[in-house]
Amino acid sequence: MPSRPPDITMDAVYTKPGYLFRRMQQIAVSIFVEECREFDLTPVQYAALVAIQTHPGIDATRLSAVIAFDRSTLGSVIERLESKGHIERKPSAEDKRVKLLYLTRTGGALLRAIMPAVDRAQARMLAPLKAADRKMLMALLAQLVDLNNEVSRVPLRAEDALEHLGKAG
Amino acid sequence: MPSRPPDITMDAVYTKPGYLFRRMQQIAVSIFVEECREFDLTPVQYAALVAIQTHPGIDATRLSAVIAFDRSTLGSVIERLESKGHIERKPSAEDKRVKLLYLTRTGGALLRAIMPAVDRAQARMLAPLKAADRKMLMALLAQLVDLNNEVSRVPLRAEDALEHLGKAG
DNA sequence: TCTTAATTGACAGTATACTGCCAATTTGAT
DNA sequence: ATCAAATTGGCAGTATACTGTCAATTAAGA
Repeated sequence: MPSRPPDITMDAVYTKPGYLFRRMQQIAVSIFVEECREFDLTPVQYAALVAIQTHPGIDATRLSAVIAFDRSTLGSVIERLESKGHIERKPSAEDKRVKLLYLTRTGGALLRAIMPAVDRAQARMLAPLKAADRKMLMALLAQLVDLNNEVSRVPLRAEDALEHLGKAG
Repeated sequence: MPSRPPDITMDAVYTKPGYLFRRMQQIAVSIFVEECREFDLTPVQYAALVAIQTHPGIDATRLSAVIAFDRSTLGSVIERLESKGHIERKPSAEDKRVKLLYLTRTGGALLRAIMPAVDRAQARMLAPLKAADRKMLMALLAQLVDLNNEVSRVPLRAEDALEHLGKAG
């Protein structure tokens, strides 16, 4: 036996879920940015804008729960959205710590305008698959993300996180 | 009609592939880091180490093609792996521009030692699904990533990228 | 050969993500 | 009422990712 094959091959990477998830995320972001180039909005900024429109007057901590972001990361995202004029930060009357987030008129207009591009991007990500496979993949992925929700640093808390806002419940 | 419902709900985010891919990536990295904490190695660093072991003497540009990384990102990854003593960078004799990458003994030992933890992490990511669903999800995802390969900035080039190294072909 | 192309590695700048820390503030327990 | 605990936003530091640029070097063409 002259030549010993390496203990590990690249299949130790390529076929594993971790690698495929990372790769797919790279591709998804790439497609999103490409389709939405004219609006100068990243996927994360888009999600934040939608959440702020859906929950006007939300604060940063609750926003992070609603879109499952890290709070530290969110700070800079909010700052960028504010400096672009898409959102406003107003101090709360009841709690001097919090700053409430609101969409501006231009932010709302941007959100309406960008929708078709976002839809195109989302469609392109799955385009190579057959319709039945697309459906199956999304169903399995939604299930897996939900069942693993508690794992990441910021689990998704969706609407229940908003009951202190006096808007729900 | 007193109260007009918002034009957009959070389903414009939650149910979309882009969001699910990002969320799943977050979760996968979180699990990997948790399982491999004692080895102080990130998913990206792990992939790079495996690729360097599989292709000793590879250069940074080809490495980026083999693991589908951005070359700019890879620079700092390599630097970190080198400063931890896991890899070595040696100047090439033929081409004064390139620096060839080799695993060190401690790098090889680390790779062998970390394997069980990596396997545990990969298993945990899919653990909430039934066996048949795991298989289905991986098959669909592998297919989708492959069919979208050309989209991202650094398409995966796998082994064909190495034919100039005088090792293959 | 000489000029142009392309390649390689490095760097600057921006944008997620995460860990961990901090001060100001609010809440809860006593 | 007061002190401890929790919350909020912010910051420093690290690690991917990407865009774009650059100098050194090599390869290719006229």
